[in-house]
Amino acid sequence: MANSIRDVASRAQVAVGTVSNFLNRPDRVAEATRKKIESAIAELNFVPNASARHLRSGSSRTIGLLVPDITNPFFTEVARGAGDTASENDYTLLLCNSDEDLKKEERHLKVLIEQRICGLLITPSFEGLAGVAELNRRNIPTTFIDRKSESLEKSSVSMDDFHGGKSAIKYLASLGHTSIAWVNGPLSIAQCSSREDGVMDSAKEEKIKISKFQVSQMRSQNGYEVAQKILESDSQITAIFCANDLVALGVLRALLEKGKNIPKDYALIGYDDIGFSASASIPLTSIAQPAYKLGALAAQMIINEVEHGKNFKHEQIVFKPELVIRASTQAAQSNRN
Amino acid sequence: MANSIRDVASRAQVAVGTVSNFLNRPDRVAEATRKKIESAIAELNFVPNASARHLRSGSSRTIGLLVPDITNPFFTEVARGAGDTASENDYTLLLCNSDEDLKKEERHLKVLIEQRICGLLITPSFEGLAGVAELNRRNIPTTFIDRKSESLEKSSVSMDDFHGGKSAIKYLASLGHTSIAWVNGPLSIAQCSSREDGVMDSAKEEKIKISKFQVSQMRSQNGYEVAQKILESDSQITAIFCANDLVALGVLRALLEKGKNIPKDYALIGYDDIGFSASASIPLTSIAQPAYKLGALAAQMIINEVEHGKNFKHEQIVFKPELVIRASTQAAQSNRN
DNA sequence: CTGCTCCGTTGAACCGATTCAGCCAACGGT
DNA sequence: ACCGTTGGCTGAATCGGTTCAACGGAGCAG
Repeated sequence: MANSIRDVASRAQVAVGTVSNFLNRPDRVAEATRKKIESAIAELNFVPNASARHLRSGSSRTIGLLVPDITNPFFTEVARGAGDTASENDYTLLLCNSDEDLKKEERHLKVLIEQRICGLLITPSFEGLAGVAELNRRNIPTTFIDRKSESLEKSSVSMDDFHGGKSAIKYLASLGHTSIAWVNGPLSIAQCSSREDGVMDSAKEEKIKISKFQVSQMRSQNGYEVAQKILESDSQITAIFCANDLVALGVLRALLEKGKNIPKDYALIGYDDIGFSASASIPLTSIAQPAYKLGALAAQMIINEVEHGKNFKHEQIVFKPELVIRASTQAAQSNRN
Repeated sequence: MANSIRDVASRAQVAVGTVSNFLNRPDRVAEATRKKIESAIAELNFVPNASARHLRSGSSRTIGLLVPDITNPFFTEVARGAGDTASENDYTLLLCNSDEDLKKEERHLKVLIEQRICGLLITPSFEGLAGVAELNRRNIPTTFIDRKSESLEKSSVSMDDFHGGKSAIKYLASLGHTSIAWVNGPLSIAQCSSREDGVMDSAKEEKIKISKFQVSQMRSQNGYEVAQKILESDSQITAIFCANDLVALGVLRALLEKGKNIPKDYALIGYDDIGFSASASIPLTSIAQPAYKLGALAAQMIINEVEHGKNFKHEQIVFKPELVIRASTQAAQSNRN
């Protein structure tokens, strides 16, 4: 049932080393031999054992991907990208979800080390993870996703959040909006604080008044709740920019319930451009992040690093997010009360 | 750097077999020895090599999960459930996404066999997959998810789609709706055809008139497009039931654009109860599927099967979906034109 | 005919765990 | 004092691949 390379060798009347060559460097084995081995493999239904292969060769051809929230569409896209690229290069992707839980994150890192992954892709939820330090000590190449690496020792693939925040405000300004609500998540999240920097920078340039609002979690429900506060505040506000689409969708729902018209009464912009934004009741203008590309590129980079070893040059790649304009934004109404 | 059990053994002044016992059956090693080994492991930063372990022991403690669409919230929940259960039992979950692509599916199955997974969880996108037959031949326990196994040789964890379809119509009937649009996906998908059977069965019992509509793919855009046809058809229709939430959200958007009031003009029900349904502009009544539980239970079952071997009794578990009532449904308006 | 490459092939050693028969000491019963 | 049992430990064999030094034969030059 479980056939080994030795069974194949004896059936094909060749040495085990030859079968191994057939598997890994087919060009080195003669045509006739190749055929014999091929049919032996087919007859025995032989599939090589990855564990044995990894054990001896030292390299596992497995890369780990550790994400903080697999239910977030952004990360499933990242995972798809990374998985496809891994597959194409004959690597196996081990996808782990930490649910933003420190314990789970550390446990997954331990498992990944046991599996002797040859590279790690990670969007860390916590600073200075012990597990990451461990990976470091073991010289396992690590690439950060959606989080810029400060050290030049590591690659990273991230987004220019400053630019994203800035371009949303710039766009609203170009539509004539001069007083804008900015709904942000916790500033402890690097992305949130960078986006805010971009927002404020642009506001200064364009002479826009920004009213800041905060949600504790970036979920739809929190957006729904914050909308009330926006309505009660400065009546000059004609546009709302939210730090992610989920929050924006919550705001949208609340405003529609109050009988407000989007985009007439309020222009609304989200961030991430998750699939649902396009098919919301009012399709949402959003800042799109190329999640699939992010994952695919990160995987490609780690594979390069694994295969080229020492003389690999680490890169910090930063994608520019893109404004996607849909129905939730239009020019400011001058004739509002 | 890469320490082996032998390094640990020599540093702790014990035999390799003892270290192995420490790792796997700590109760069999004496207190004093245990301490010596513990500190040796800590000093050397030793982490066992999973490949070597699997190779010798024969069992990989890895279970594969193959899903057709990782971007579908239903499957990410399944994956979360399965992943958590696997972790808790010290198994590793290898999550693969086939994107409903036959080639990818077969390739992933090949990789899973190479990894010598001890069990497979799968929602097959295709009938009679060659890869699954292969798994079969190799006696690798397989559990179907969201798809009932016809054979008693396999376990499965699925949903009672007939009941789901039936209960939605029953509920609408109880609200006084007598003419209902039923928007289904391709009947070639087992779930769709079972739901339709449930719908028709209930319609007969309750003397409801069902108008059937079809979408080629169960995505939001398709729902958006089909809405127009519904409006143009039988004007007696007061309720719409869609075969999944994405389609329902598309219908919702289209109807709102046409100035219709939901639930006044049309009651609307979806299926799956994905997270976004609760936070849609009009929160959607839906048929909820306990995806997380499905995944968790499936993982538990396969682990039981792996650990209890031959004398394991296969089960076909069928969950009852649950109606979740939200704002998109209300009693039929008798005073409609 | 000899010497030299080159190509294809051989098979033993090895990767790092687990397994298991066998060993030793201590203890208890008679 | 003797034997049996038991708990704890030992270390060689093993899992199924890869690696690599060595080998044989074909082809070619001198």
